[in-house]
Amino acid sequence: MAYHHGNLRPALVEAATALLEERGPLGVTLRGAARRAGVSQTAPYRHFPDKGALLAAVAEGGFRRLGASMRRAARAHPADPLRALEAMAIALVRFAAQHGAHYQLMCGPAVRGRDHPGLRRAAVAAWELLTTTVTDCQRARQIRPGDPAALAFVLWSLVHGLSTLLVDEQLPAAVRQAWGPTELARHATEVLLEGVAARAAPGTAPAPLRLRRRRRRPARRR
Amino acid sequence: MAYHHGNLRPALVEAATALLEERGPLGVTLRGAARRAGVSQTAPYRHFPDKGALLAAVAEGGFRRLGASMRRAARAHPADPLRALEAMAIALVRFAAQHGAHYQLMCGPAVRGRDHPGLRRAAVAAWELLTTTVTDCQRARQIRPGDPAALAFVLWSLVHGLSTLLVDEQLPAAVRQAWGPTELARHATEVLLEGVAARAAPGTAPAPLRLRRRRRRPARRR
DNA sequence: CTGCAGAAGTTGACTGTGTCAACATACCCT
DNA sequence: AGGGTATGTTGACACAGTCAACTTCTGCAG
Repeated sequence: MAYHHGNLRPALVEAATALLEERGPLGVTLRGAARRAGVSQTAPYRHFPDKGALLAAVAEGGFRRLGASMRRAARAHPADPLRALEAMAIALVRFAAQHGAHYQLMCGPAVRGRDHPGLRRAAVAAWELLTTTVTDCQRARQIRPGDPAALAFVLWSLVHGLSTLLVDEQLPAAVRQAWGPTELARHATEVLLEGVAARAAPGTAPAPLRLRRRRRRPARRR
Repeated sequence: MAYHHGNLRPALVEAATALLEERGPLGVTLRGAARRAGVSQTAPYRHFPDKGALLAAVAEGGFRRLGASMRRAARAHPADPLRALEAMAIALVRFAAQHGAHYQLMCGPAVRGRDHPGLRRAAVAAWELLTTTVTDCQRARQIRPGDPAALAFVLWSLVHGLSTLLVDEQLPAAVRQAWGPTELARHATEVLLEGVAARAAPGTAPAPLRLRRRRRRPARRR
């Protein structure tokens, strides 16, 4: 073992990420990450000014992975921006459901994005993915005209809210057990698309509001 | 000063709440609350099994206040369930914006509702407020028919997501500075109501998507 | 009125955490 | 070859949550 680790910074981020996934947001500790990287308690301070900076790096990695997921989902529908938008929304909710602790860290109070430009950039990039796709939909006349930011932030709020409710297990048990993240996300975007108001002309009303039951019930993790 | 405080439990909840509002969710500490209540470090253990239980009590108080706000808002529109629903949504977002730290605690990972029946009840009560009002709207033919829970959870996701984005300062600066919580909430519910899809018949399309600028810019708190 | 059992509060200690100051070592460039 | 600097280490401090053992008060049975 060399005195110098040689690659400590990424190793610490990786260790902290592992800790995050194993023990949740409160289980991430500077000393723990250092131990896991086989290095002494204060070694991290050569690479991060404080614990928050390490957490920010972890969160930034999460945003990058999230952005990649969303981009991949959108690429599956190159000719149909609306489908692409839906796919991105679903990808986000699935990401949150799958990496709950990571999502909590990314959005929680532990990291103030303001103080970490890299994190800020990664988060903004994800946001802009949504906004530009909304603009594409407007150009394709699939979404009504208007300030795209004013529309995108509603969609963003919706999927983000759904994600946090899922992660924090705050949805009613009946809802949570009946449908999986994918169904919930698809349903939510469809509702947002068609609106919730009762229509005067019943002929133009959307299909009756109904969710398909999920096929499998995934194991709950502690 | 009596040896016995006489009223410690509520005093501790109050002290922790004050700490929460002054120093944020990470600034709440068992010892700090005890100090503030003029009592020794371990006195809280006579009333709460651990720190989480104290936090849960604080969060429960938050849910109760939130519920009261929403009920008050709804009462202003006894004859119009849809307006009542909108008022409740606005009340929730305003509550979150005004008591950011409290909202974070209520929804964050620090308290697992599962372990605290009282907290669980208070949260469910707020949720049911929304659901029943959705049902009222359906009865009044203001909202399209369908499983009310499947509609309510979308609305819930939307306002909750908007609230957390506001609290965590994750909305784009342009959005955040141009509009206040009330305008954002009103806008979001209107968009959800009318939907986002481009309508085939332009005559029935809703008013052009536009937000009114806010009148005053409230001071930002650290 | 008198005790006394138990509720309510205190002291002291243990472990674990974030962080700092002072010191040690290895790498790199001249 | 040698010094400067980036990188790690040791030791220490304050503060956090929590436990065990002790003290004080309160209410109630006799």
